[in-house]
Amino acid sequence: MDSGKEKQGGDALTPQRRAVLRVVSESEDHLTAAEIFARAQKLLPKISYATVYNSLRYLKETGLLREITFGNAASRYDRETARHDHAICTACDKLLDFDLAETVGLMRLAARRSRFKPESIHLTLIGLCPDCSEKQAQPRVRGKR
Amino acid sequence: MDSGKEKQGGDALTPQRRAVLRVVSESEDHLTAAEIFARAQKLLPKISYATVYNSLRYLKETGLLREITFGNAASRYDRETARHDHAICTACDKLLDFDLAETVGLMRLAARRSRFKPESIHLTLIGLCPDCSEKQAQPRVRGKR
DNA sequence: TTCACTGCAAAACGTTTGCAAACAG
DNA sequence: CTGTTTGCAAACGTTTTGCAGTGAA
Repeated sequence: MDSGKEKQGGDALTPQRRAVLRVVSESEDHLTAAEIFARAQKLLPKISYATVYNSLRYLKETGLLREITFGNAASRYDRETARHDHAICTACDKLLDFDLAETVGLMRLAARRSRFKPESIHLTLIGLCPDCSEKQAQPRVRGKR
Repeated sequence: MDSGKEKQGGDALTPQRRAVLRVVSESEDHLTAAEIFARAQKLLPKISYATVYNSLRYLKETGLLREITFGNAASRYDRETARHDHAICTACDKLLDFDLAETVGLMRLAARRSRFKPESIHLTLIGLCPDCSEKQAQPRVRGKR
């Protein structure tokens, strides 16, 4: 939104928060807090786990990144903040972002059916990613790989 | 659908497992493990928390009930085992089941787009339930327009 | 000074596991 | 007997919190 100073409480974007944001932004994958902590330590050796969590919360609240949860696994963090869908591989846990225009239409249908006032919609495809799917389709010698 | 006998190891449906299943089946809501434990204790005073979890896992694996996860909150358990969608209220945490025929179509689209081999699809509407929506729609005193 | 943020450790949560005793076949 | 399940407590992984210390306005 406004691009000037974020003077609403304190430092806003501290070095730690910047480091966390950078780690998430520069990763192709969707990292967990533990992974972010490990990488942030390379940038700021003294950063603590708690600060990583606090930073993630801050960045989430200010809309600079997004938290993805699935099942009881650790949360992952996504640099893509626009609405989108996810696919998760049941074999290797790979998480893929994609975007279907139709999902928003489904949100309206879902809202009508449930009578909820819609705010957002989460669509997650569960299945096998191309790599794992291929491996499984051609069972070779006793899972050696 | 699935066959009759569950003869794959031992007792299969023990009194504890039956009690847990009954608690979930008889509830209108989607209970957490803690709530299930509390109610199961009324049926079987000596049942332990661990047994509730073990039973839930067993019942989940045999398809007699279903686990619902959202965010970092505790899992809830659903007696409805057929595929369906969920709506969750951001104000009161109410969880509603519903079923949109269109969701399965979206699964195919999502699979094509992501190139995943689809297994299932999770659709969750986030928003305000009718009750909370109504409360919020009428700003009490303070007629700010 | 004030006030938010950091870092450390400990707590809090939900969930799982190790193990001995109980139980079914 | 063998194998499974139970109950208890302790362990686990993730996330949050309490609090003293730091640093910027």
